[in-house]
Amino acid sequence: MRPTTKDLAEAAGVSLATIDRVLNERPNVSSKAARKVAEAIERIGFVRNPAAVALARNKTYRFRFVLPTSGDQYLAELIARVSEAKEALRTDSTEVEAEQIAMSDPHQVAKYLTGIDHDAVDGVAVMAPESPQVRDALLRLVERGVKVVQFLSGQERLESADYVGVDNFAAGATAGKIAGRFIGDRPGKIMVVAETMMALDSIQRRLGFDSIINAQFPHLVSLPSLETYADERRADLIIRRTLQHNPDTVAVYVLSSEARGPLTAVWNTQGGRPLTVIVHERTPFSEQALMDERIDAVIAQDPGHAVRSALRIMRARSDHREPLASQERIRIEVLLKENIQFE
Amino acid sequence: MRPTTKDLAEAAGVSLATIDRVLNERPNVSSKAARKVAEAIERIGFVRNPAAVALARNKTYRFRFVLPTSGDQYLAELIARVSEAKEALRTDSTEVEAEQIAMSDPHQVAKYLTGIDHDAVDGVAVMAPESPQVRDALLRLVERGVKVVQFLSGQERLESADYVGVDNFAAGATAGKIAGRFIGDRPGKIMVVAETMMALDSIQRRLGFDSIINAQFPHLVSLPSLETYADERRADLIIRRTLQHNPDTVAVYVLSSEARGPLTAVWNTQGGRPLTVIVHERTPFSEQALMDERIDAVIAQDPGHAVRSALRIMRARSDHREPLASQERIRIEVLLKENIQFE
DNA sequence: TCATTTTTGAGGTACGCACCTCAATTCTTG
DNA sequence: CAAGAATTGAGGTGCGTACCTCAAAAATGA
Repeated sequence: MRPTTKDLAEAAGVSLATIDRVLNERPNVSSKAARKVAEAIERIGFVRNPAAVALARNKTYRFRFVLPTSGDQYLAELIARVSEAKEALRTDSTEVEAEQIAMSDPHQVAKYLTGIDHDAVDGVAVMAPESPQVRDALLRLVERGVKVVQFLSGQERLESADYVGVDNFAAGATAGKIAGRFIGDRPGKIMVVAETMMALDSIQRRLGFDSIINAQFPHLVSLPSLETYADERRADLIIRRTLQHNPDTVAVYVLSSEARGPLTAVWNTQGGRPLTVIVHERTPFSEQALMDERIDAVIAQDPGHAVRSALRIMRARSDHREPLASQERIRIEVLLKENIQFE
Repeated sequence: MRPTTKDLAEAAGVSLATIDRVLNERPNVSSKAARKVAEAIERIGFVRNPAAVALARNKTYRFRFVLPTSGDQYLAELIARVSEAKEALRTDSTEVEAEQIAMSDPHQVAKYLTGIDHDAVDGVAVMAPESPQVRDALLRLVERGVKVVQFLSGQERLESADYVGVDNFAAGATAGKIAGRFIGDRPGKIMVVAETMMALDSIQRRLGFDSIINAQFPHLVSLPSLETYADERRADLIIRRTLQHNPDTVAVYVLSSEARGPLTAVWNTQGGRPLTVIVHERTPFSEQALMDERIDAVIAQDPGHAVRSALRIMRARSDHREPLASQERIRIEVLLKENIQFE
């Protein structure tokens, strides 16, 4: 039979009260007693029964996702996954909510984050563009005991918070490798399109992409990043112009998670000329285009996995446990028509 | 506050005893009472507290992985992952064990499986080559109430069991697409190597691979499968001969999870001639070769994910719950030097 | 209608731990 | 050595559910 606290008390030669004090880090425990207990735990292999703990504590965990208001498809997918998790976790006394806030003004974001208080929320997963204000606000959150996860976002890594998401340099490099190898020996130019190059994510992907193209595919030239600023008209204009100025364009790489606008512009301009197309993130649009063979590959990070991972991490941190690293690493997926799986 | 069984009893206008009978499917409940309870559950949104259930039942789950004795690296990795999960689940009153048995004789395997009894084990994840005997034994296990998972294995799908693993036809197709696009326009032959083509997995991968090569890359020809029978000498011989007879070989595709033998033979024979190499499964060997750029791509299924998924499924089935499908789908991963991640 | 069967309710115990109180004991420190 | 502080132990309650027993009530059948 699995040892209980009672067995542990006996083994350590102390009372249940002392066991309780040690296990729950309450004050007034002599180092001698602490040592005896620690030793006994090792010796008899005591492990707390999490079900009993959960029941006795009768605590409900409260986690919040803070996401941009932007309406792109990837975000919609993300929100759907949060809802899914919310349902699945109702069972486990865990409340999950997603809050969408405008990310344009860092001060506003920081203010929102600062307004979150320790006993309203146990953990927060934040997806917000890099800014010193937000960074500070996150640090203050951590100090107040809220478990913070930097979620698929462009902050520089905080020491005191966990990160969930891929290495964007590697993701860009992967895109570069796929692009280079798919294009083959034909020399030419690669058009690179982003919503904005202000975002850290975009910069890192671009750097990763270029590092591979330059080193391994010298016959290819990647053009300067085109920034659409999420403006359809602007996107259409600059893309059209770029394609006309560069008739030897052989590939398009869309850095941002929203590829629909840029690619529509490309396809409108570009007649039947074959073009290798690489985008980021699986969305209904990129899925469809992959199936139609208008996109050659999608570099993706699974949003469902990301959401669950963030939740597991916040949960583990709340319980003062270490998350299982190997499970929480988000993979850089390469999706082709052949390995994309539905349902 | 979250409603308890007591609240539920009140809401349904019945006693706790009746609630207990309904929730735990005990006999002697009138359909009227059952309806009242079901309605009340809906109305007040009652959800059983799993922690309390676990505590009261005080049940320990016992799951077993049945794996081949074969010593290839992928299997070793798999076993390491099982051990990891075993440790992680000790906490949750869940015992996990891995048993390795010889798979050469289907009768022996079937006998072993038949010997497993319902109250020694709650669930079994079986990785065994296709055979009618094994199939029957699995069916009988299911009938006896053991939750069975077909694990990364070549059985035809059983209706009454879950499957964890990738669609091998799609995996082969993915390999085909990567091979075709990586090779480029250069015409030539593709050498296909397998341990044995008796295994269903291999057959399906081969079919998937050929379907893509034939349809999309008509300038490429995939040669008949070479079977090594896990014999180094034999592998060396047939591979050497094939390469000599086909100097226009441009790529090698290794179907099996053990690529070391075949590729060593290839590299010994093949001087500096550039060859596109695609293999299955991430192992220390394929990892290293990918980093050294001697392998171009690895088509993989994450063993850690597979193990955890099998465990979650067995757990869910034991609790009469439906597993969360989106979480349990094993992805066909495409690993390149750029997106392989360590640690 | 009466005997039998089925259904229901009341109440208790157990699961392993958290958290609380109060008194007893041991350690400090001057 | 005394007074105060720190540490320890004993004991109890509650978390929400499972599982058990026994008696009472209701439904069923002849």
